[in-house]
Amino acid sequence: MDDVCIIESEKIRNKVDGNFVDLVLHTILKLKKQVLVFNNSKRSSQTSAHAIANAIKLEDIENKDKLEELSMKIYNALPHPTSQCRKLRECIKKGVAFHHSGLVTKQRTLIEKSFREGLIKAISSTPTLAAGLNLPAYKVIIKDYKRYSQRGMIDIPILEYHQMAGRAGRPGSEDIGKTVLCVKDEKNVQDIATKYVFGESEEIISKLAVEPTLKMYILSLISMDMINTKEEIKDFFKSTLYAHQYQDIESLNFNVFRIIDILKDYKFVSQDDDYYMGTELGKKISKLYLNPDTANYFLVNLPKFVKRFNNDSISKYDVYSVINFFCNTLEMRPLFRAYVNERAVYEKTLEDIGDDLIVKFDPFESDIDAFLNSLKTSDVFESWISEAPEDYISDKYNVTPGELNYKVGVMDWLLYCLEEIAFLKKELYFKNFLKKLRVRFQFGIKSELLPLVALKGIGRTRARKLFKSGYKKLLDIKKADEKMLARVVGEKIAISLKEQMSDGQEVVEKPLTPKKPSNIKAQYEEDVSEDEIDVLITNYNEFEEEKKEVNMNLTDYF
DNA sequence: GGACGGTGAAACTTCAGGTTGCCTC
DNA sequence: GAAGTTTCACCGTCC
Repeated sequence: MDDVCIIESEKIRNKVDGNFVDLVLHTILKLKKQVLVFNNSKRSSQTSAHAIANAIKLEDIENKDKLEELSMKIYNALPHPTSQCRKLRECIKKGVAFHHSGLVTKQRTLIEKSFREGLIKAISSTPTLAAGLNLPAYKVIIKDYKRYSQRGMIDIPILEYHQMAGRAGRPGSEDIGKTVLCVKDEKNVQDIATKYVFGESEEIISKLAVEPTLKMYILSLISMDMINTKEEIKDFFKSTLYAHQYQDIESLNFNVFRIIDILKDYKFVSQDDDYYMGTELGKKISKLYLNPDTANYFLVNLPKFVKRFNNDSISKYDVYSVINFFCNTLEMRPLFRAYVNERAVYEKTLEDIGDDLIVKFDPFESDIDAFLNSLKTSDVFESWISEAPEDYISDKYNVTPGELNYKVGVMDWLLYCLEEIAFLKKELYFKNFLKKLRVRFQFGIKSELLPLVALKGIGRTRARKLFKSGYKKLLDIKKADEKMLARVVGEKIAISLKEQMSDGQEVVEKPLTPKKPSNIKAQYEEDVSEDEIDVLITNYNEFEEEKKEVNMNLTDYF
């Protein structure tokens, strides 16, 4: 069987002279089939795509017009296209794409759809495409079987090879699929073939061995009353994959009860003789799917926030310190990396405002690299909510729009979690602050645009345009002349804005915008007293003046 | 002789991804 | 470990 592999490799070598680009060209131009190329980094996935695109002659391109149209759609997926968008556009024109986490969802979806339709002939990607996504191709080329890790370069797991190789062949439409695994050193060919092509996959390892995961599951199982007594707990873990794999039930039990003790310290679990149960707080944390350590970190630091935020003068540094606070959670990892040439900047930041941060740098305890990364990540976030365009963030920080979007999503979730915890702890003023900050993250805007983004069809770009033209509040829009508005946002949007502002017209709540007080009341009726709800609504009403002014049933945008 | 530009070797830097919370007619 | 980027020494040319 081993010979098959070698023979195949000989054939390929003769045909394509050992160059993967020739192999791709042969497949898409001669065989008229599609190819997926897997790389081990974002950069090399782009480089490979370029190499393929450059090798394709103009006269060989099919559906030029459609590709041109697609390339512009992909390029304009962002209001401020980045250099990455430009590079992608050039590849797409030749029917080639690169695909990795740096692209925004819209771009990825367009590429995947066009590949399925046969418009795009080759995709060069990181392992993103191997997991989950159903995107088969006639040929799969695995360019790298090694990947960088903190322990140096390591061979990818066999399981992952199978994931990638499994994309070859289109069930239902083609009889065969081919996978080519590139091995640079001739003398390794046999070993690599034996390992990956003919070898057995690794065993699936239980994730319960990872403490944060175990903590989350224990809290959730106890909170949901699935296991409550010592016996039930022991029985449950005895039957897990973890126990099956490690056999050492005693040490497993020891770990489980040690973690339960921590959860008791956190006051997420309470104990009555032999019976364990989730506290209100514990149930909430579990429902939020928040790591108990992070939840505790939130709770421990809550008084610091309250001291700082229960007054009207919130400075830029206060907002920065909150952002940095979130950047020091487990959930936010991996952080954006402070590169060697950026370190001095963040060391200076640390020196200048280190004392103002909620989480202080401890030279004996903290890891300086991680701390500098947290400062860089905070900087990126701060730029985002100061309306820095994606191309600026990409150039300045080397953070791509896709990575930014993903991290903003994590931030949104964490803000929501702390908001809920603040509510439980009756810190309503602080909760309001978080709510407002969340909307700023969702849209990437400064506070002054908050009223405007409550309108349908208005995001960060249009809101800023409106603001610059003097339409700063909803009342300004209500009073505005439609034609004048159209000059700023175009005719269609202007009509929509006027419609939204007409009397009796309810403004439709955008997804993810905070809830109205009536909803909050409904949601928490069981959890809090009438008085507490009254306080919340009073707080809310402070922000309602403008709403009364325009006599509308607006959403709560604060 | 000094400024400038081109060249190539050496040194340095970087390196995948994407779970989970709410809502809504 | 490999690929891309930056730095630096060296050399030739021109004014």
